[in-house]
Amino acid sequence: MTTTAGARAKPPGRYHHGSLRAAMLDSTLELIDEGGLHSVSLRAIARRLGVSDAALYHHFPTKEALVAALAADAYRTLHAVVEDAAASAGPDPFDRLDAAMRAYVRFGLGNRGRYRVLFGEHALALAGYAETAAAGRAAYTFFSDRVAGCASRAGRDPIDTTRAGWALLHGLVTLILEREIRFEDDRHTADSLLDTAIGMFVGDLRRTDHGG
Amino acid sequence: MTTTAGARAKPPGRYHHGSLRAAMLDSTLELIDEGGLHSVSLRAIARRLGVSDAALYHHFPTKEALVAALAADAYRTLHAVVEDAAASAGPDPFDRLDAAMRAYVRFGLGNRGRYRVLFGEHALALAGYAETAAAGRAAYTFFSDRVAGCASRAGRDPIDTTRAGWALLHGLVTLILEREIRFEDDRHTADSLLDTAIGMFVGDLRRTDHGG
DNA sequence: GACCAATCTAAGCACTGCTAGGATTGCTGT
DNA sequence: ACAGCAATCCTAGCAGTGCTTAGATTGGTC
Repeated sequence: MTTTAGARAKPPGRYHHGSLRAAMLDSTLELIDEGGLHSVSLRAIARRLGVSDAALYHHFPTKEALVAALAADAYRTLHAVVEDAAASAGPDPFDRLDAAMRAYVRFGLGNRGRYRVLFGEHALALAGYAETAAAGRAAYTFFSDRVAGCASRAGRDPIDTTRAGWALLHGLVTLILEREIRFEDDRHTADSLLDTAIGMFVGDLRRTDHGG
Repeated sequence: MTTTAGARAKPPGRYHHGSLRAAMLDSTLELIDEGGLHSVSLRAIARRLGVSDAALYHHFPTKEALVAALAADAYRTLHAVVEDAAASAGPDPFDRLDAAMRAYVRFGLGNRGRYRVLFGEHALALAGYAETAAAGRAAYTFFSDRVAGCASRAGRDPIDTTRAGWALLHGLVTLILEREIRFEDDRHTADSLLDTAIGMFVGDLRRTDHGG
């Protein structure tokens, strides 16, 4: 949460905005939350902040760079959230994996804009930004280690198992966020779906646990 | 595959293109294959086809409508592909589900543009097009029935199990297509990943099969 | 208090989706 | 054969976009 709080329109008298950079990040996130990344325009951000659009280019050289900065921040938050969940889940590695996976999905569902930034169509382009890529690798490595610990004890290939688990989580988040999966009756909720999906995955690993 | 084959630039002498509608669909797909949907511009399509951009609007009222038509086609192809795979997998419902799931992923990996159209950021907007929505529902219903048959025999909730299975497949396809998952050594390939991921899912259902 | 770098603005380029209004063409009925 | 008409296409133009250039304003530093 690098940004300062709040709304950030420049007072009419002032020439300098004061915290344009932070305000840009805030506004971008709000616009992505609402209509996806293609509904973010730098000019719209400039209008909302009471600033000329050229001013924005003194803080980010390009729209892509703006998004990349947002993504680095989002990766760090995701990483922290998942790490905390795993840490407070007790010593059993399967319990920790279960908690980490649920935290991942919870982060995605509660941070639509951030998740879209991380894994939308342009994510490939963001790989070119060193800071963003490093934050992404760190988060992935943490998750990968959680899975690999369980996979090895279950006699499974750690890489493919990690990828399968990630795919499951990513599919859940994106399908729910983009309303491909809608929860319309109270017998089938996000929680019941997570119980089923993550339960199958972790349960399968736990069941074949050889202890080593 | 509604479109006629091939390249479709209008001969310089002619006033009428002849099959502009089909050529538009072809070109759109190619452009999405390369750079995602945001790199598709009607004007670029018009230039490539040797036609004024206004001509395009006599065939599709809007860029979104173009994409929706493409999506309806893609849904039908996906449905057919999955149905064929299930049908030729023998009588066992678990085998049929396994084959259907693999066919789904294979379709996605082999049809990057089509898959992006179906499940990209704008997919929500496509729900407003009756033909597209109907084709999508039909495909989902087929898959859902395949899963539900296995889930009920395994004593699992069919809706949540279907959703979990779909999420797994969708996650696999999108992460691979967008290069979040890259295959760099020959011990870990798309096939080995599918064996692990789909094997866990179907295997878990099969293992708890109560026969009813 | 002078200077300098950071910050902001105004004007403009090339691009986009989309809309009018008018031109060209090929199919239809007589 | 040919007139008429609907389908198809084009030119011109609107408002919006990302981004650049050149110049104005300001706050911090010596």
